[in-house]
Amino acid sequence: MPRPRQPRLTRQLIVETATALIDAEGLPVFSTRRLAAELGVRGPSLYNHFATKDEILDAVADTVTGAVDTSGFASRDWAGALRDWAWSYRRALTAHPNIVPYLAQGPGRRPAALAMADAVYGGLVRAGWPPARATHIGAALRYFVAGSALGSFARGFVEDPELYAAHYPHLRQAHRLAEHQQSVDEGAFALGLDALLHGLAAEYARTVGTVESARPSG
Amino acid sequence: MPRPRQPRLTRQLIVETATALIDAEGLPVFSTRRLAAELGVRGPSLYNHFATKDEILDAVADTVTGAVDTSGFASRDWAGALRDWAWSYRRALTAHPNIVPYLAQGPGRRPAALAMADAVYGGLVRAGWPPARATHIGAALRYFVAGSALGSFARGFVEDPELYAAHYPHLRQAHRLAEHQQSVDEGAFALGLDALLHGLAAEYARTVGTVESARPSG
DNA sequence: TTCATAAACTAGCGGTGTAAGTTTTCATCC
DNA sequence: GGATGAAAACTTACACCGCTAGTTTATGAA
Repeated sequence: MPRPRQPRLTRQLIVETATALIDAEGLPVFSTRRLAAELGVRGPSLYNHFATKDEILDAVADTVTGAVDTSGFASRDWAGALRDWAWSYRRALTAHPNIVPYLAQGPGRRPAALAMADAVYGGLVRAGWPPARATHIGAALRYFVAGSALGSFARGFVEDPELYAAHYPHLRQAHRLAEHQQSVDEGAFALGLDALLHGLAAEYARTVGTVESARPSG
Repeated sequence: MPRPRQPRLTRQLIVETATALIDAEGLPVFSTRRLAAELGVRGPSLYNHFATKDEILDAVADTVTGAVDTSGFASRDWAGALRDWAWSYRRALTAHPNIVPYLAQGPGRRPAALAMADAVYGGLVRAGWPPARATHIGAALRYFVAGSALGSFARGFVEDPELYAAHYPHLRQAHRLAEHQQSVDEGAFALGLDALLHGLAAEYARTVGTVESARPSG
């Protein structure tokens, strides 16, 4: 089959189909041939539009990251902006949990991920945090969000009561975690995020805030 | 080549070699044939000792998790125990960063991971935290530690100054992060952990602690 | 001594990413 | 309007992957 009158593939169509496929079936079984079949095409045809499989995954990952809202850093106080960002970040990742193991390794060269890091870091520095501190805060929150989206705590436990009853006295109810997965994971995230922000506010008051209030006019 | 006089493979030897191989070359290129070659054997021979590749990875992951120290929960106050545990957990994972993406998906059926979850949850409940809260706290800290070990914040940025200069005004120094990787990641972890524990202590004082101090004798 | 088991082997299946080269269509320029 | 070159599909093929099946032989127990 030669070149068709109307191109059957575009980068956007490939990325959308890949996202849907990964969402539905998971990363381990995602292959170029499988993706191509979904698009009504043979595997190698994808290489007219992407150089490698990883380039496709990068595009998927960046689309997911692109849904994260960092606008709070332009309008809110730093703590409120961090909170909004963290929740938005979490929502974006948990909407596509199967790509998270790939995405969580770092921003690499993905524009949306870099733009997000830029907005967060810039917002914190503007709020008065010392640059090194701003880096640490951005990293710490990324750790927390990525970790929460990656290893859904609740899903990580097997649904097998006998496994726990014998050897793990405190985990007798662990097999039930899966039932309440969403509320467990969200509750843990809410608790952890609140605690983190609480601690950061204390740190801000101790270091940055005192300077401001000691020299209110400049 | 038939059965040798002295078995050339044992589960332990396989796990040790696999760990070394993954540490040295990473998960993506880790294969059963490559591991077998390292052991002076053909690929399928491994299946006399493990049922699947994943079973080998589980054994590697559980060995790594086995190095985590949870003894603080038997001797220290809950906050100190959490801190010791988190640092020990982080040390164990960063010693073998390449296995973290596999390990971070959850404890599954791995004994060391389950024993760790059991110790943490039990310790928190014993300290007075309500069971649901104990679950959330354990999960939140696991998110944070796993996230920090998985996507080393610093390593996640490419060493290419030109990439940042053009489009990301606040990231002009980002290509330098790799130089200071360890101190950046450790600083971010220390800051985040302190903030988390600070926030949890406040929560404890607000909910659990007040009950205790309101009824000191009962 | 017999014999099941253990632990290695070889052969092979269906799948993987991707390189190479082919064919046909489309868009553009003389 | 015909020639030309790029684009976008194709087929073929390579080296590797996890794993199954069946084979061979040394071991250890009956």
